[in-house]
Amino acid sequence: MELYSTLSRTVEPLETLHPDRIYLFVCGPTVYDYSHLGHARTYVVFDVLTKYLRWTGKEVFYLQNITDVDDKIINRAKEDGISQSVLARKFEAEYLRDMKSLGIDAVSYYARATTHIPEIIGQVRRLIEKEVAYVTESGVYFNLDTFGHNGELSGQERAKRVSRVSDATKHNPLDFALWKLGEYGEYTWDSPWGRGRPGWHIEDTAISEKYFGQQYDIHGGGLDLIFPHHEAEIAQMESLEGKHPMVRYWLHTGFLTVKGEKMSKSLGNFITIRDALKTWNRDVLRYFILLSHYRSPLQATDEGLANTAKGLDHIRAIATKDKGADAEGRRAFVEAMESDLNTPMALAAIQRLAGNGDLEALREYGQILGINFLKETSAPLSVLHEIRAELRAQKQFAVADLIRERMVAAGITITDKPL
RNA sequence: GCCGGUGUGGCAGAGCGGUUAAUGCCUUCGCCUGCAAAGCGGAUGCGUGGGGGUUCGACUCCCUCCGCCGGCGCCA
Repeated sequence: MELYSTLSRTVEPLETLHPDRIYLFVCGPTVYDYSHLGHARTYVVFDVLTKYLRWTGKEVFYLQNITDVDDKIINRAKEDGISQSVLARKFEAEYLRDMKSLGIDAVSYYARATTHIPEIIGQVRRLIEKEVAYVTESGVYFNLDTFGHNGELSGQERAKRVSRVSDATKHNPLDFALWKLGEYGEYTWDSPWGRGRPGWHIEDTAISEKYFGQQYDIHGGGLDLIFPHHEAEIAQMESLEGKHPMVRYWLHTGFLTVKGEKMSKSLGNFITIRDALKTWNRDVLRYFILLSHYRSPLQATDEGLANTAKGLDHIRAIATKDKGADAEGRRAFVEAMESDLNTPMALAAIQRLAGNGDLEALREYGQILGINFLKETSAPLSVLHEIRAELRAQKQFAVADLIRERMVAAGITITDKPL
């Protein structure tokens, strides 16, 4: 398989550190609110990547962190008048529920920041011992001057950067926090430097080091995490162990856009996953997401989703008779997936497979993509269809058409046979 | 300002240094149908942002300009 890595800005063959075993880390959510379709995109993509790799026989350890200690959580908990842990546990559960409704189930292990405090403190301590971090009265900071590879991932030269986070005690305004001293309520821990809480970036490296070691294969996340978050992770981990690169394949998903703008909490233009699921089912949402390449921006519109739903119906409508294996279609699907997870191309292959009646492939590939391409029938629906058929046979068209009208309005597809 | 990305038909969105530029939706005609829908068959849609360059040949590679989007130290 070939994957595009942000680190090299090129598509490279996937060569893993261990044969047949892949370590994949994806930045998880900060659990202070409901997740939206932009998040859904990223997690669907990595769900599909993992399922595809497993389908090819690889063992994938897919690790995802849950950021449950953070400014946003502290502030939201204060606003809502509840404790940080109650808020975090609630939205962690909501997140997992959303993931489940989207059919995202490839993650091997979810790791909370708050259950890895000893590992985090351990890393901070080691970074201080390595003399790449220093302690001030406000916290512990990473000294970016000590790290030669800085800026490698984002292409940003540090001399040209401007820091927005000001803290007079930092040696350099660009240095970032590893440990923040102070009392932050419930989520405050004792450390060798005093009571406080972790900085943002340190949880990921503490968690990934614990489960994967100092070096691993793939790190994924949204495009917006490249800088500074992923740069900081690299600085922390590589300074600690000297292994370079910490991660060879950095995969970043493009934004879901609304009227050309990034879908985000701050712009208020977001649709939560559960709201979207009120109108569109998970097959449609996944199909919609996979219809574009994961690195391209994707326009979210009602029209687009409606078209997607029709397209999916079309596949189901034509994939009825099993005509055996379509070797060419199967090859096209696999080739597309091998080529930097080109799901739009893979879905074009799915169209062919449906047209050519390779139902087995549709079932198998549908599991990789998490989409059911085959028509489902349920008992209640079959009964209704039977009643309509009988009415039509008796030429009771008025009643038959009324039933049809109502069924279509309810989003149920009906296919009549000639009388 | 700096860095990164992106610009393909009515819409969404792929690909490729060289036959008619995927696929789906949309539009339209026919078949089918009790009528529709679905399906099947056909048709149409001034389409590769502008300008240079490399090349026998560029949508594809290079340069440049323009537009749009994002990041710039706690956004997937």
